[in-house]
Amino acid sequence: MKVFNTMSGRKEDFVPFVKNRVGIYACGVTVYDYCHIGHARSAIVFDVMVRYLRHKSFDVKYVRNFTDIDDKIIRRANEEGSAWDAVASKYIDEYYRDMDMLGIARADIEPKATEHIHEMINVIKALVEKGAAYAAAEGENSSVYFAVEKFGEYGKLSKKEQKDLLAGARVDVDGRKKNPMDFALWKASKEGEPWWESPWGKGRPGWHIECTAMAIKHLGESIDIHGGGADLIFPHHENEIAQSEAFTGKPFAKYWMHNGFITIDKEKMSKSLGNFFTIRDILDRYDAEVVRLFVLSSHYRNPIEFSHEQLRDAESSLDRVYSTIARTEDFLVSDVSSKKAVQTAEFEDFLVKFNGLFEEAMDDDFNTALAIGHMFEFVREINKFLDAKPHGDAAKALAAKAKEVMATAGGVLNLFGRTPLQWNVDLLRSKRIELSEQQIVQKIAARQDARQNKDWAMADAVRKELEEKGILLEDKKEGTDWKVKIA
RNA sequence: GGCGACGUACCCAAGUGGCAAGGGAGAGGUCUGCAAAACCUCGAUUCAGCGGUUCGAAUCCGCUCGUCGCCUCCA
Repeated sequence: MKVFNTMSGRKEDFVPFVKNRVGIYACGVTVYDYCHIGHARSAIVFDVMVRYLRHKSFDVKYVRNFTDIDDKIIRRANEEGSAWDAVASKYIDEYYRDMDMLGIARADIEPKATEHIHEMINVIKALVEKGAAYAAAEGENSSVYFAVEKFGEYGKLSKKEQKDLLAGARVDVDGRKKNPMDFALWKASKEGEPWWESPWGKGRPGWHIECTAMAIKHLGESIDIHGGGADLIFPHHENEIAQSEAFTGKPFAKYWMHNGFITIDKEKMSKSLGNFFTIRDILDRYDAEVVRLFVLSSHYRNPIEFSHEQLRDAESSLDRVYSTIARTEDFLVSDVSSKKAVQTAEFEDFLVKFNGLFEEAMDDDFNTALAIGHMFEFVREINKFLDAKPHGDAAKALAAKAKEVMATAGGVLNLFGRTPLQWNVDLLRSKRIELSEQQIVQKIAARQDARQNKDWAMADAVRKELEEKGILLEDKKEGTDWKVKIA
């Protein structure tokens, strides 16, 4: 396997510290608001990495944190007139609601910053003792800052020189810092803010220190993969490296992996620009699996331009897959015992080849876009095979095998896992179709009577009526199926 | 200003040295009571532009143009 390492700027062979075991830490979210589609991308991408590593029989321990104490949470609480921890708790619940819908599995450990204050204080204390950090009095309490110039490799992840950072000088001018680049490990508590007791008086942790403390606690001093959105490279991950490596003297992470942004009109989606769509906004109009397919159809490091057109394309693609699964299922329950078998060699060959193609794509830095491309080739091969009207038990066994292979690959991406009927029933909701499954089935039955009497005008009228409401009918030998019209 | 990424068909998107995957949209055909779905066929002599390296380049190097990101909280 190869993975792209932000540290080296290249794809590298993936060799974990301990054979067959992978520790992975992905930075989660600060829980002060609803998540947007960009957060969804990051969560989906790391979810798929973990699923694939497990598929490859790695013993994976996946940690994804919640930042549940921070300036933005406090500000939000003040705006809402609620307690800071109530805000955090509320948005953790909302996070789970969104991510569950998107089919993102829970991490093995989901630590919260506020549950690791003690660990953070220990790291900060050690850093002060080593001279890598210093306390600065702020009223009766003190803040603690990391002294960046004490860490010679500062900037190695983001490829920034300390002098260039200083030249930029967009950093806060803060008299208490010895160097403008220094960052807070511990913040002295201000009036009305939440606080914890510490060797420096009442205060609360800085942002970066939580990941150092929690990653080390749950995954050890050197972790295999550390990831998050590309916007975390600087300063967050750079600061984590400085703290962690100054603390342990060991490399903090072997592979740094960062996902690209979702853009709107080519600009990064962000709260400050106001150009974001929340996950729930999107899920109100599109099936969650459509969003997953949309995200995974591009390589995780590339930017994705968000648009409704793209989501609709993804919806059409997904519908194609479910249509094929439906055909396969029809075939499996049909009576094909008689007649001679058709030529199946070509399809068998593809079936044998497919897993290799899929894994080759995923082994190459989790190339889900290519892997999905192979899955669509697979779909076409299945359709071709079924179009040839195969007969016999061997053909059925092959179709069953195909379904299984497809389901296994789909499981890695957590795609294509529903029944075709469920896909269509769920579309009734996301497309706001004013018909229930039951009503549709009744209409089909009425039309079937008309068809039996060769009353084509009546049959066509029913079909037209349903189509106007967004339902397409497909007449087959065994009966008539319905599906939701995509467009 | 510093650092970095990207520019592939109508849209999206793989491909990083050996005849340009895949999806969506479109055109024609087969099948069908008519449809739908599916399948078949068609669609970039070409990969932003210009030079260079090479037997061979979308792929490597250089320059130009364009777009974006990070340098401040950010997935």
